[in-house]
Amino acid sequence: MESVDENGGSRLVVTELGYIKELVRQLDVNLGGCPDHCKRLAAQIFALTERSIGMIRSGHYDCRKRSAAGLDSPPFSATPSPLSDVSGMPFHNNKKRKTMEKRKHQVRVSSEGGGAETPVDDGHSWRKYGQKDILGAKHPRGYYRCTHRKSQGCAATKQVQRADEDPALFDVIYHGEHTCVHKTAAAAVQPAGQNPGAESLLQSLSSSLTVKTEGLTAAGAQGWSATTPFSFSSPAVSGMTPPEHHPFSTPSTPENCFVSMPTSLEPSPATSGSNHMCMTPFHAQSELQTMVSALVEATSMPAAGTEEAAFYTFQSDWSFDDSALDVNNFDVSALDVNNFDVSVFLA
DNA sequence: TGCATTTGACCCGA
DNA sequence: TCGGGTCAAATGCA
Repeated sequence: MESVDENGGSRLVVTELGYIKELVRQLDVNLGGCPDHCKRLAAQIFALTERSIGMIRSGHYDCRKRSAAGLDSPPFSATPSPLSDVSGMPFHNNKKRKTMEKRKHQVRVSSEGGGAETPVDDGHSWRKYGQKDILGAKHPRGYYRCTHRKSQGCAATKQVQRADEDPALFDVIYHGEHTCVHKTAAAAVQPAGQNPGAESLLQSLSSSLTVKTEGLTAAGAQGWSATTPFSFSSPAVSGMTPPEHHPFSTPSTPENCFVSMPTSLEPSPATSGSNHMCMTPFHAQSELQTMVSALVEATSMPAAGTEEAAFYTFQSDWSFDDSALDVNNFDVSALDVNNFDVSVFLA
């Protein structure tokens, strides 16, 4: 039985971020090219970002918690990249189980009102194809496959099971990757010229900001959890009115989040300065999503005086140190509107 | 009528 | 042999 510790969880999140990085890189390469391909890449970035957020918010770094929930199976396989198995993964129509060949990805999400029968929408369209009572589990497990399985051959499936200890939570195990065109996410990429807030959002990224943990020793950081506070500091943002989803705005649960925010956010006494706020890893991750959203929106912006879209460029340079996986520093630096770097430093 | 859900049966791996 | 994953017919719904 393989166990996944907190470091393993961090590694998995880092892996997810690496996926996003690769997709962003592909999107960068394809800017100005096929719009449909760009939209598809953007959709995949959305999906992976949402998933990463779910991973962090789910608290599944804690293998003890997972064990208590009866989730002893490893949340992910060691498959290196979803990009490598997005295509060419035949879905076996017979009843022969091929679970070991599929990429597994487990997250914990909450239901929308706490009492819903299904977790909140994850942005994909699913069709239920089975339900089974699981030995030792209070609630049955639902089996879903992508609605576009027939039309587009999408092999993505997921299993949804209500958590025993908290019926408001769902454990969702994803198998495979979506190869379908993601309508919901694609719709989020707004038509050119219809997103006036994107520019100011990008401008907001032109000011550097730093997100890092406080008071966490190397040993202490090993026990970081979903509620471990992050300090958030930034230089003064002058001459700019933050949009609703401005990264520097007061933390709140973004409306576009697909999982609820169980953690209350209160100012840290040590970081109560005007440009400081207490921040959880959830929000650090949320900032990344905000930037990715800005990227997607920017790629749909028309260049001045032309019909061309996507003249903004995005350059990412995420550095990961696999030898030390404690997340002590989470540094995000936005250099300028047209070209900004995102770096994640793992102490 | 088409699509989604339900549910019992089938199949396979451990 | 048992538990879990999938199939497919039956059923429900818009």
